[in-house]
Amino acid sequence: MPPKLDRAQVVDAALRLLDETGLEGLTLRRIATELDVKAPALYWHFANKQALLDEMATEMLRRMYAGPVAVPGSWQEAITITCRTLRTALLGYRDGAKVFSGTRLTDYGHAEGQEALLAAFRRAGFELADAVLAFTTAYAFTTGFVIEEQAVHPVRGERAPDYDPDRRAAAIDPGHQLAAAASRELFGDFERRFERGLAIVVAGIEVSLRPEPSPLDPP
Amino acid sequence: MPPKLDRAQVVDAALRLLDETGLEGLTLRRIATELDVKAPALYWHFANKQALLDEMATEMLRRMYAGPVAVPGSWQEAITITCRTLRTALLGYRDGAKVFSGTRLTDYGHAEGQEALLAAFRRAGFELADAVLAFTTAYAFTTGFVIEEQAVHPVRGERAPDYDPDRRAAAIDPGHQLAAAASRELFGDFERRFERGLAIVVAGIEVSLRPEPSPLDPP
DNA sequence: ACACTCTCCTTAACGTTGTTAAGTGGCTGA
DNA sequence: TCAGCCACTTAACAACGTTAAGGAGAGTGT
Repeated sequence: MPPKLDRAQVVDAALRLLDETGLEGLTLRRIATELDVKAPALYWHFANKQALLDEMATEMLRRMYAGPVAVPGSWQEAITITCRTLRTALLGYRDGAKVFSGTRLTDYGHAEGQEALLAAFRRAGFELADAVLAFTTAYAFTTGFVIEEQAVHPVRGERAPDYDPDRRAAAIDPGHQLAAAASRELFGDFERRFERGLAIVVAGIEVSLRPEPSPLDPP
Repeated sequence: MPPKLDRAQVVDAALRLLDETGLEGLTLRRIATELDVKAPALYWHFANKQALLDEMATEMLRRMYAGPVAVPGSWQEAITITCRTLRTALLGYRDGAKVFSGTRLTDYGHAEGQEALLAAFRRAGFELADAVLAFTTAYAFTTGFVIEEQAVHPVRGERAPDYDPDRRAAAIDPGHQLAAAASRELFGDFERRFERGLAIVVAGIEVSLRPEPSPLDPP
Protein backbone atom coordinates (compact mmCIF):
# COMPACT_ATOMS: atom_id res chain seq x y z
CA MET A 1 0.00 0.00 0.00
CA PRO A 2 1.47 3.35 -0.94
CA PRO A 3 1.97 5.70 1.98
CA LYS A 4 -0.80 8.22 2.41
CA LEU A 5 1.56 10.97 3.43
CA ASP A 6 4.88 12.56 2.79
CA ARG A 7 6.56 15.57 4.34
CA ALA A 8 5.64 17.88 1.49
CA GLN A 9 1.94 17.11 1.78
CA VAL A 10 1.99 17.76 5.51
CA VAL A 11 3.73 21.07 5.04
CA ASP A 12 1.35 22.02 2.28
CA ALA A 13 -1.72 21.22 4.35
CA ALA A 14 -0.28 23.03 7.35
CA LEU A 15 0.35 26.17 5.32
CA ARG A 16 -3.21 26.02 3.95
CA LEU A 17 -4.63 25.62 7.44
CA LEU A 18 -2.47 28.43 8.78
CA ASP A 19 -4.50 30.88 6.75
CA GLU A 20 -7.75 29.62 8.20
CA THR A 21 -6.80 29.19 11.82
CA GLY A 22 -3.84 31.44 12.46
CA LEU A 23 -0.71 30.28 14.23
CA GLU A 24 -2.29 29.70 17.62
CA GLY A 25 -5.14 27.71 16.15
CA LEU A 26 -2.83 25.49 14.15
CA THR A 27 -2.87 22.17 15.99
CA LEU A 28 -1.46 18.82 14.99
CA ARG A 29 -4.87 17.23 15.27
CA ARG A 30 -6.39 19.70 12.84
CA ILE A 31 -3.57 19.24 10.38
CA ALA A 32 -3.96 15.49 10.68
CA THR A 33 -7.72 15.66 10.16
CA GLU A 34 -7.17 17.76 7.06
CA LEU A 35 -5.01 14.94 5.74
CA ASP A 36 -7.43 12.14 6.73
CA VAL A 37 -5.03 10.81 9.27
CA LYS A 38 -4.65 10.74 13.06
CA ALA A 39 -2.34 13.14 14.84
CA PRO A 40 0.41 10.71 15.86
CA ALA A 41 0.92 9.83 12.21
CA LEU A 42 2.62 13.19 11.78
CA TYR A 43 5.35 12.02 14.13
CA TRP A 44 6.47 9.54 11.56
CA HIS A 45 7.39 12.41 9.26
CA PHE A 46 8.44 15.08 11.75
CA ALA A 47 10.22 14.79 15.05
CA ASN A 48 7.84 17.30 16.66
CA LYS A 49 5.72 20.32 15.95
CA GLN A 50 8.67 22.70 15.90
CA ALA A 51 10.29 20.66 13.14
CA LEU A 52 7.11 21.02 11.12
CA LEU A 53 7.04 24.77 11.71
CA ASP A 54 10.67 24.99 10.65
CA GLU A 55 9.84 23.16 7.46
CA MET A 56 6.87 25.47 6.86
CA ALA A 57 9.10 28.53 7.13
CA THR A 58 11.62 26.96 4.81
CA GLU A 59 8.89 26.15 2.32
CA MET A 60 7.68 29.73 2.42
CA LEU A 61 11.14 30.86 1.42
CA ARG A 62 11.38 28.15 -1.21
CA ARG A 63 8.15 29.27 -2.83
CA MET A 64 9.34 32.83 -2.72
CA TYR A 65 12.48 31.96 -4.64
CA ALA A 66 10.47 29.77 -7.00
CA GLY A 67 8.88 32.90 -8.43
CA PRO A 68 10.57 35.25 -10.85
CA VAL A 69 13.96 35.84 -9.29
CA ALA A 70 15.74 37.57 -12.12
CA VAL A 71 18.06 39.54 -9.89
CA PRO A 72 19.07 42.57 -11.89
CA GLY A 73 22.35 44.35 -12.05
CA SER A 74 22.41 47.07 -9.46
CA TRP A 75 22.54 46.21 -5.78
CA GLN A 76 19.85 48.79 -5.16
CA GLU A 77 17.43 46.95 -7.39
CA ALA A 78 18.55 43.60 -6.04
CA ILE A 79 17.97 44.38 -2.39
CA THR A 80 14.78 46.31 -3.03
CA ILE A 81 13.28 43.45 -5.00
CA THR A 82 14.47 40.88 -2.47
CA CYS A 83 12.89 42.68 0.48
CA ARG A 84 9.73 43.47 -1.44
CA THR A 85 9.42 39.83 -2.40
CA LEU A 86 10.10 38.71 1.14
CA ARG A 87 7.36 40.95 2.45
CA THR A 88 4.92 39.64 -0.12
CA ALA A 89 5.86 36.08 0.76
CA LEU A 90 5.31 36.67 4.48
CA LEU A 91 2.03 38.48 3.86
CA GLY A 92 0.96 35.49 1.81
CA TYR A 93 0.22 33.55 5.00
CA ARG A 94 -1.59 34.50 8.14
CA ASP A 95 1.00 35.12 10.88
CA GLY A 96 3.59 34.49 8.18
CA ALA A 97 6.17 36.80 9.73
CA LYS A 98 5.79 35.24 13.15
CA VAL A 99 6.13 31.72 11.83
CA PHE A 100 9.12 32.79 9.83
CA SER A 101 10.95 34.63 12.57
CA GLY A 102 10.32 31.94 15.13
CA THR A 103 12.02 29.13 13.27
CA ARG A 104 15.37 27.95 12.07
CA LEU A 105 15.53 27.11 8.38
CA THR A 106 15.98 23.46 7.63
CA ASP A 107 17.95 23.71 4.45
CA TYR A 108 20.04 26.17 2.57
CA GLY A 109 18.16 26.24 -0.72
CA HIS A 110 17.88 29.96 -0.27
CA ALA A 111 21.66 30.28 -0.46
CA GLU A 112 21.38 30.73 -4.19
CA GLY A 113 19.26 33.84 -3.91
CA GLN A 114 21.55 35.13 -1.21
CA GLU A 115 24.57 34.49 -3.38
CA ALA A 116 23.09 36.52 -6.22
CA LEU A 117 22.29 39.38 -3.89
CA LEU A 118 25.75 39.42 -2.35
CA ALA A 119 27.28 39.20 -5.80
CA ALA A 120 25.42 42.35 -6.83
CA PHE A 121 27.02 44.14 -3.89
CA ARG A 122 30.45 42.78 -4.67
CA ARG A 123 30.17 43.89 -8.30
CA ALA A 124 29.53 47.39 -7.02
CA GLY A 125 32.73 47.22 -4.98
CA PHE A 126 31.36 46.50 -1.52
CA GLU A 127 33.42 44.53 0.94
CA LEU A 128 31.70 41.27 1.83
CA ALA A 129 31.28 42.33 5.44
CA ASP A 130 29.58 45.52 4.31
CA ALA A 131 27.37 43.62 1.92
CA VAL A 132 26.27 41.34 4.72
CA LEU A 133 25.63 44.30 6.98
CA ALA A 134 23.53 45.99 4.30
CA PHE A 135 21.62 42.83 3.64
CA THR A 136 20.84 42.02 7.26
CA THR A 137 19.83 45.59 8.02
CA ALA A 138 17.29 45.63 5.21
CA TYR A 139 16.19 42.17 6.24
CA ALA A 140 15.66 43.13 9.89
CA PHE A 141 13.64 46.12 8.79
CA THR A 142 11.49 43.96 6.55
CA THR A 143 10.68 41.27 9.10
CA GLY A 144 10.12 43.80 11.85
CA PHE A 145 7.83 45.78 9.60
CA VAL A 146 5.74 42.81 8.52
CA ILE A 147 5.36 41.50 12.06
CA GLU A 148 3.78 44.78 13.02
CA GLU A 149 1.79 44.92 9.83
CA GLN A 150 0.31 41.50 10.48
CA ALA A 151 -0.51 42.45 14.04
CA VAL A 152 -2.67 45.24 12.65
CA HIS A 153 -3.97 43.21 9.71
CA PRO A 154 -4.08 39.56 10.82
CA VAL A 155 -5.81 38.72 7.61
CA ARG A 156 -5.43 40.60 4.36
CA GLY A 157 -8.07 43.29 4.13
CA GLU A 158 -9.29 42.99 7.69
CA ARG A 159 -8.12 45.14 10.57
CA ALA A 160 -7.68 44.03 14.17
CA PRO A 161 -10.14 46.01 16.31
CA ASP A 162 -7.48 46.82 18.90
CA TYR A 163 -5.61 48.96 16.44
CA ASP A 164 -8.10 51.70 15.80
CA PRO A 165 -6.25 54.94 15.10
CA ASP A 166 -9.07 57.13 16.42
CA ARG A 167 -9.34 55.22 19.66
CA ARG A 168 -5.62 55.49 20.16
CA ALA A 169 -5.63 59.19 19.39
CA ALA A 170 -8.45 59.73 21.87
CA ALA A 171 -6.79 57.68 24.61
CA ILE A 172 -3.49 59.51 24.55
CA ASP A 173 -2.91 62.27 27.05
CA PRO A 174 -3.99 65.41 25.18
CA GLY A 175 -0.80 67.08 26.32
CA HIS A 176 1.01 64.91 23.81
CA GLN A 177 -0.32 66.42 20.62
CA LEU A 178 2.28 64.99 18.29
CA ALA A 179 1.94 61.46 19.60
CA ALA A 180 -1.83 61.69 19.31
CA ALA A 181 -1.68 63.05 15.79
CA ALA A 182 0.80 60.32 14.88
CA SER A 183 -1.89 57.71 15.55
CA ARG A 184 -3.41 58.38 12.15
CA GLU A 185 -0.14 57.59 10.47
CA LEU A 186 0.82 54.66 12.60
CA PHE A 187 -1.72 52.06 11.63
CA GLY A 188 -2.38 52.77 8.00
CA ASP A 189 -0.98 52.74 4.50
CA PHE A 190 1.47 49.95 5.10
CA GLU A 191 2.13 49.57 1.42
CA ARG A 192 3.44 53.09 1.03
CA ARG A 193 5.21 53.12 4.38
CA PHE A 194 7.07 49.95 3.55
CA GLU A 195 8.25 51.29 0.23
CA ARG A 196 9.40 54.55 1.76
CA GLY A 197 11.05 52.80 4.70
CA LEU A 198 12.87 50.48 2.37
CA ALA A 199 14.00 53.47 0.31
CA ILE A 200 15.37 55.01 3.49
CA VAL A 201 17.39 51.90 4.26
CA VAL A 202 18.72 51.68 0.71
CA ALA A 203 19.69 55.35 0.73
CA GLY A 204 21.36 54.86 4.08
CA ILE A 205 23.42 51.98 2.74
CA GLU A 206 24.42 54.11 -0.19
CA VAL A 207 25.75 56.94 1.98
CA SER A 208 27.16 54.90 4.83
CA LEU A 209 28.86 52.04 3.00
CA ARG A 210 30.03 53.72 -0.17
CA PRO A 211 32.24 51.24 -1.97
CA GLU A 212 35.61 52.21 -3.29
CA PRO A 213 35.23 53.67 -6.78
CA SER A 214 38.06 51.59 -8.21
CA PRO A 215 38.60 47.84 -7.90
CA LEU A 216 41.98 48.45 -6.32
CA ASP A 217 42.37 47.21 -2.80
CA PRO A 218 44.51 49.42 -0.60
CA PRO A 219 47.44 47.51 0.96
CA MET B 1 -7.04 40.39 55.48
CA PRO B 2 -4.89 42.26 53.03
CA PRO B 3 -4.82 40.74 49.54
CA LYS B 4 -1.80 38.61 48.80
CA LEU B 5 -1.59 39.82 45.24
CA ASP B 6 -1.93 42.78 42.99
CA ARG B 7 -1.41 43.19 39.28
CA ALA B 8 2.05 44.69 39.65
CA GLN B 9 3.32 41.76 41.71
CA VAL B 10 2.02 39.28 39.17
CA VAL B 11 3.66 41.14 36.30
CA ASP B 12 6.88 41.40 38.24
CA ALA B 13 6.98 37.70 39.04
CA ALA B 14 6.10 36.83 35.46
CA LEU B 15 8.95 38.93 34.12
CA ARG B 16 11.33 37.31 36.56
CA LEU B 17 10.18 33.85 35.57
CA LEU B 18 10.42 34.71 31.89
CA ASP B 19 14.18 34.85 32.22
CA GLU B 20 14.31 31.39 33.76
CA THR B 21 11.83 29.54 31.62
CA GLY B 22 11.56 31.40 28.35
CA LEU B 23 8.28 32.36 26.75
CA GLU B 24 7.11 28.85 25.97
CA GLY B 25 7.86 27.64 29.49
CA LEU B 26 6.01 30.52 31.09
CA THR B 27 2.81 28.96 32.41
CA LEU B 28 0.17 30.35 34.68
CA ARG B 29 0.70 27.56 37.17
CA ARG B 30 4.39 28.34 37.47
CA ILE B 31 3.73 32.03 37.90
CA ALA B 32 1.13 31.22 40.53
CA THR B 33 3.49 28.89 42.38
CA GLU B 34 6.14 31.60 42.39
CA LEU B 35 3.60 33.82 44.13
CA ASP B 36 2.45 31.18 46.62
CA VAL B 37 -0.95 31.04 45.10
CA LYS B 38 -2.96 28.69 42.88
CA ALA B 39 -3.31 29.32 39.17
CA PRO B 40 -6.97 30.41 39.07
CA ALA B 41 -6.14 33.23 41.48
CA LEU B 42 -4.47 35.01 38.59
CA TYR B 43 -7.83 35.28 36.87
CA TRP B 44 -8.98 37.64 39.54
CA HIS B 45 -6.35 40.14 38.38
CA PHE B 46 -6.18 39.40 34.67
CA ALA B 47 -8.89 38.39 32.22
CA ASN B 48 -6.60 35.78 30.66
CA LYS B 49 -3.01 34.98 29.88
CA GLN B 50 -2.86 37.32 26.92
CA ALA B 51 -3.86 40.24 29.13
CA LEU B 52 -0.99 39.37 31.44
CA LEU B 53 1.44 39.22 28.52
CA ASP B 54 0.19 42.59 27.32
CA GLU B 55 0.80 44.03 30.72
CA MET B 56 4.27 42.50 30.79
CA ALA B 57 5.16 44.16 27.50
CA THR B 58 3.81 47.46 28.72
CA GLU B 59 5.81 47.14 31.91
CA MET B 60 8.95 46.50 29.90
CA LEU B 61 8.40 49.77 28.09
CA ARG B 62 7.56 51.52 31.33
CA ARG B 63 10.82 50.44 32.93
CA MET B 64 12.67 51.50 29.83
CA TYR B 65 11.28 55.00 30.06
CA ALA B 66 11.87 55.01 33.80
CA GLY B 67 15.59 55.13 33.15
CA PRO B 68 17.52 58.21 32.07
CA VAL B 69 15.41 59.64 29.27
CA ALA B 70 17.04 62.98 28.79
CA VAL B 71 16.22 63.26 25.11
CA PRO B 72 18.76 65.60 23.65
CA GLY B 73 18.41 68.20 20.98
CA SER B 74 19.13 66.68 17.62
CA TRP B 75 16.74 64.16 16.11
CA GLN B 76 19.72 61.99 15.24
CA GLU B 77 20.69 61.64 18.86
CA ALA B 78 17.08 61.26 19.93
CA ILE B 79 16.26 58.38 17.63
CA THR B 80 19.61 56.69 18.12
CA ILE B 81 19.25 56.74 21.88
CA THR B 82 15.63 55.65 21.71
CA CYS B 83 16.38 52.62 19.55
CA ARG B 84 19.47 51.74 21.52
CA THR B 85 17.48 51.91 24.72
CA LEU B 86 14.68 49.85 23.23
CA ARG B 87 17.12 47.15 22.21
CA THR B 88 18.65 47.08 25.65
CA ALA B 89 15.21 46.86 27.22
CA LEU B 90 14.20 43.95 24.99
CA LEU B 91 17.49 42.16 25.59
CA GLY B 92 16.85 42.55 29.29
CA TYR B 93 14.39 39.67 29.20
CA ARG B 94 14.58 36.29 27.61
CA ASP B 95 12.38 36.30 24.48
CA GLY B 96 11.82 39.96 25.23
CA ALA B 97 11.41 40.93 21.60
CA LYS B 98 8.90 38.17 20.96
CA VAL B 99 6.82 39.05 23.98
CA PHE B 100 6.92 42.66 22.98
CA SER B 101 6.03 42.24 19.34
CA GLY B 102 3.24 39.80 20.10
CA THR B 103 1.22 42.07 22.32
CA ARG B 104 -0.81 45.21 22.30
CA LEU B 105 0.20 47.80 24.84
CA THR B 106 -2.31 48.36 27.59
CA ASP B 107 -1.69 52.00 28.25
CA TYR B 108 -0.16 54.97 26.61
CA GLY B 109 2.38 55.95 29.21
CA HIS B 110 4.99 55.71 26.49
CA ALA B 111 3.33 58.58 24.66
CA GLU B 112 5.53 61.01 26.53
CA GLY B 113 8.73 59.52 25.18
CA GLN B 114 7.22 59.39 21.74
CA GLU B 115 6.18 63.00 22.01
CA ALA B 116 9.73 64.08 22.85
CA LEU B 117 11.11 62.11 19.94
CA LEU B 118 8.63 63.53 17.46
CA ALA B 119 9.26 67.00 18.83
CA ALA B 120 12.95 66.63 18.06
CA PHE B 121 12.05 65.87 14.45
CA ARG B 122 9.63 68.78 14.26
CA ARG B 123 12.26 71.17 15.63
CA ALA B 124 14.50 70.10 12.77
CA GLY B 125 11.78 70.98 10.30
CA PHE B 126 10.38 67.55 9.51
CA GLU B 127 6.74 67.15 8.58
CA LEU B 128 4.90 65.06 11.14
CA ALA B 129 4.23 62.35 8.57
CA ASP B 130 7.91 62.15 7.77
CA ALA B 131 8.82 62.07 11.44
CA VAL B 132 6.46 59.15 11.97
CA LEU B 133 7.88 57.37 8.96
CA ALA B 134 11.42 57.86 10.23
CA PHE B 135 10.46 56.70 13.68
CA THR B 136 8.62 53.56 12.58
CA THR B 137 11.35 52.60 10.16
CA ALA B 138 14.01 52.72 12.85
CA TYR B 139 11.63 50.96 15.20
CA ALA B 140 10.91 48.13 12.74
CA PHE B 141 14.62 47.67 12.22
CA THR B 142 15.23 47.50 15.94
CA THR B 143 12.55 44.95 16.76
CA GLY B 144 13.39 42.84 13.73
CA PHE B 145 17.05 42.92 14.68
CA VAL B 146 16.52 41.93 18.29
CA ILE B 147 14.14 39.11 17.41
CA GLU B 148 16.86 37.58 15.32
CA GLU B 149 19.48 38.35 17.91
CA GLN B 150 17.51 36.57 20.59
CA ALA B 151 16.98 33.59 18.33
CA VAL B 152 20.75 33.23 18.18
CA HIS B 153 21.33 34.17 21.82
CA PRO B 154 18.25 33.05 23.77
CA VAL B 155 20.04 33.96 26.92
CA ARG B 156 22.68 36.66 27.22
CA GLY B 157 26.08 35.11 26.74
CA GLU B 158 24.88 31.74 25.51
CA ARG B 159 24.49 30.75 21.90
CA ALA B 160 21.80 28.48 20.46
CA PRO B 161 23.51 25.40 19.05
CA ASP B 162 21.53 25.57 15.82
CA TYR B 163 23.22 28.80 14.87
CA ASP B 164 26.77 27.67 14.49
CA PRO B 165 28.48 29.73 11.77
CA ASP B 166 30.90 26.97 10.84
CA ARG B 167 28.19 24.38 10.50
CA ARG B 168 26.21 26.73 8.29
CA ALA B 169 29.22 27.55 6.17
CA ALA B 170 29.94 23.87 5.71
CA ALA B 171 26.36 22.99 4.85
CA ILE B 172 25.96 25.54 2.10
CA ASP B 173 26.48 24.43 -1.46
CA PRO B 174 30.17 25.20 -2.11
CA GLY B 175 29.14 26.82 -5.38
CA HIS B 176 27.82 29.70 -3.31
CA GLN B 177 31.06 31.08 -1.96
CA LEU B 178 29.76 34.43 -0.88
CA ALA B 179 26.78 33.01 0.98
CA ALA B 180 29.06 30.51 2.73
CA ALA B 181 31.57 33.17 3.67
CA ALA B 182 28.74 35.35 4.92
CA SER B 183 27.95 32.77 7.60
CA ARG B 184 30.80 34.07 9.70
CA GLU B 185 29.30 37.53 9.68
CA LEU B 186 25.70 36.51 10.09
CA PHE B 187 25.63 35.15 13.59
CA GLY B 188 28.14 37.25 15.43
CA ASP B 189 29.00 40.66 16.73
CA PHE B 190 25.45 41.80 17.21
CA GLU B 191 26.53 44.79 19.21
CA ARG B 192 28.51 46.27 16.37
CA ARG B 193 26.08 45.22 13.68
CA PHE B 194 23.21 46.88 15.49
CA GLU B 195 25.09 50.13 15.85
CA ARG B 196 26.11 50.16 12.21
CA GLY B 197 22.64 49.16 11.04
CA LEU B 198 21.10 51.90 13.11
CA ALA B 199 23.60 54.36 11.65
CA ILE B 200 22.53 53.27 8.19
CA VAL B 201 18.90 53.93 8.98
CA VAL B 202 19.66 57.32 10.49
CA ALA B 203 21.78 58.28 7.50
CA GLY B 204 18.99 57.14 5.20
CA ILE B 205 16.48 59.32 6.99
CA GLU B 206 18.85 62.24 6.68
CA VAL B 207 19.17 61.88 2.91
CA SER B 208 15.66 60.79 2.09
CA LEU B 209 13.56 63.04 4.30
CA ARG B 210 15.61 66.20 4.35
CA PRO B 211 13.54 68.85 6.07
CA GLU B 212 13.02 72.26 4.59
CA PRO B 213 15.87 74.51 5.68
CA SER B 214 13.55 77.38 6.61
CA PRO B 215 10.42 77.26 8.76
CA LEU B 216 8.33 78.61 5.90
CA ASP B 217 5.55 76.38 4.71
CA PRO B 218 4.94 76.54 0.96
CA PRO B 219 1.33 77.44 0.16
C1' DA C 1 -25.23 40.73 67.96
C1' DC C 2 -26.32 39.14 63.65
C1' DA C 3 -26.85 38.89 58.80
C1' DC C 4 -25.40 40.56 54.49
C1' DT C 5 -22.09 41.61 51.00
C1' DC C 6 -17.85 42.19 48.78
C1' DT C 7 -13.16 40.81 48.00
C1' DC C 8 -9.88 37.49 46.89
C1' DC C 9 -8.55 33.18 46.96
C1' DT C 10 -9.09 27.60 46.76
C1' DT C 11 -10.65 23.14 45.11
C1' DA C 12 -12.27 20.60 41.48
C1' DA C 13 -12.93 19.90 37.03
C1' DC C 14 -13.29 20.38 31.76
C1' DG C 15 -11.66 20.21 27.18
C1' DT C 16 -7.54 20.54 24.39
C1' DT C 17 -2.82 20.29 23.44
C1' DG C 18 1.83 18.04 22.27
C1' DT C 19 3.75 13.73 22.73
C1' DT C 20 4.79 8.66 23.69
C1' DA C 21 3.94 3.60 23.91
C1' DA C 22 2.16 -0.23 22.01
C1' DG C 23 -0.11 -2.60 18.52
C1' DT C 24 -1.54 -3.69 13.56
C1' DG C 25 -1.97 -4.52 8.66
C1' DG C 26 0.19 -4.45 4.15
C1' DC C 27 4.24 -4.80 1.21
C1' DT C 28 8.96 -6.58 0.20
C1' DG C 29 12.74 -9.69 -0.15
C1' DA C 30 14.79 -14.31 0.85
C1' DT D 1 6.02 -18.87 3.41
C1' DC D 2 7.55 -16.03 6.62
C1' DA D 3 10.50 -12.46 8.82
C1' DG D 4 10.82 -7.70 8.81
C1' DC D 5 10.18 -3.09 7.80
C1' DC D 6 7.02 0.74 6.80
C1' DA D 7 3.43 3.73 7.94
C1' DC D 8 -0.11 4.15 10.26
C1' DT D 9 -3.94 3.56 14.48
C1' DT D 10 -5.57 3.27 19.20
C1' DA D 11 -4.91 4.47 23.79
C1' DA D 12 -3.09 7.04 27.02
C1' DC D 13 -0.21 10.67 29.59
C1' DA D 14 0.98 14.96 31.70
C1' DA D 15 0.41 19.68 31.22
C1' DC D 16 -1.97 23.62 29.70
C1' DG D 17 -5.57 27.61 29.77
C1' DT D 18 -9.79 28.32 31.63
C1' DT D 19 -14.37 28.00 34.20
C1' DA D 20 -17.56 26.89 37.98
C1' DA D 21 -18.51 26.69 42.62
C1' DG D 22 -17.48 27.59 47.12
C1' DG D 23 -15.38 29.49 51.31
C1' DA D 24 -12.71 32.47 54.59
C1' DG D 25 -12.30 36.90 56.17
C1' DA D 26 -13.15 41.88 56.46
C1' DG D 27 -16.42 45.60 56.43
C1' DT D 28 -21.10 47.51 56.76
C1' DG D 29 -25.93 48.18 58.13
C1' DT D 30 -29.49 47.43 61.64
